[in-house]
Amino acid sequence: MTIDDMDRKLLAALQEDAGQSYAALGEIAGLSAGSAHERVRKLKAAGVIRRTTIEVDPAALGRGVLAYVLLEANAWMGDSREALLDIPAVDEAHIIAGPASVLVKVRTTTTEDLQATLRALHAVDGVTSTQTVVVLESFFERQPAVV
Amino acid sequence: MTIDDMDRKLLAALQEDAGQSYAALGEIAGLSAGSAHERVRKLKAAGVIRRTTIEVDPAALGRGVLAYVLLEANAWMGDSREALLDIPAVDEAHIIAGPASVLVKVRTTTTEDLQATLRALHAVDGVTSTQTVVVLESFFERQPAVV
DNA sequence: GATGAAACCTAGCCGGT
DNA sequence: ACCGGCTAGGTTTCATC
Repeated sequence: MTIDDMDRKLLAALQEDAGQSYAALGEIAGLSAGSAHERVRKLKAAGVIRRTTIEVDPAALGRGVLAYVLLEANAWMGDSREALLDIPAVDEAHIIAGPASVLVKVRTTTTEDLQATLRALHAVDGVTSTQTVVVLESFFERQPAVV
Repeated sequence: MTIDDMDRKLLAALQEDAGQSYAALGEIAGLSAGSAHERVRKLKAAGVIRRTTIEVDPAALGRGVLAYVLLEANAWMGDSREALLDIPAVDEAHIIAGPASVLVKVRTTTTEDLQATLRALHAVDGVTSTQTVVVLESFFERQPAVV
């Protein structure tokens, strides 16, 4: 799909507030409400917009401890996707180039919970060791910029 | 704020689809539409719900290269927040305990752009060295689970 | 704090340009 | 591909319990 400047304006506006009316969106992009509606529909159909969702404060849910864990594995971890999905504390999992095999982002309530999560990660098939980086303070976490 | 089980159901439903009606939300949580509306309003006012937004496919925006960068610094980087915010490729920045000082999440169009971003990170005040971990494949990226 | 109804507003579809 | 009007449905408010 070709994304032009109007689409980018619409995407940026929706990232800030997905609840605003198509009339307001049209004004931002220099379009009528109907046209804005049509473009957003196409962006959704093309998969550029995956879904509309809410941004929740993790600390309010009791998920104030953030850590990244490097998993070293002795086998290809391609089949470990589901095992990692089943650990609720794991928000992200990536196969990486470099010293370890998989990088995992973890949020827990307490450091004790973090310990329990590390045990769960150790139990995943193929994992031989973990290296944990605890976040002391987050400067910011934002969505991919619509350049 | 006290978050009970109904609130959690509402939050989980809104994470999946923030566009659904309050009537549907009420049905999920076992509430009337008006009550569902009232609870969501309070969750927003309390900051549990930060905002409603869209989830955009990074690759569709030409941000298909994902990497994590560890920044070693020779000084306290507390004042570097704005400098990192100004680099559009940087999606997250965290002060960490461990080998380096700051962990940064970066999305770029190409590996050449990644190089340019690394140069920009080197130029940030206090940064003495960088260590880059390139993501080969993302298993998943999801939002903090509402447990 | 929850409910149900009533007024207002918006989304979503239409044909026309 | 954009625009304007129409209609059903949803949001939002209010009185009530």
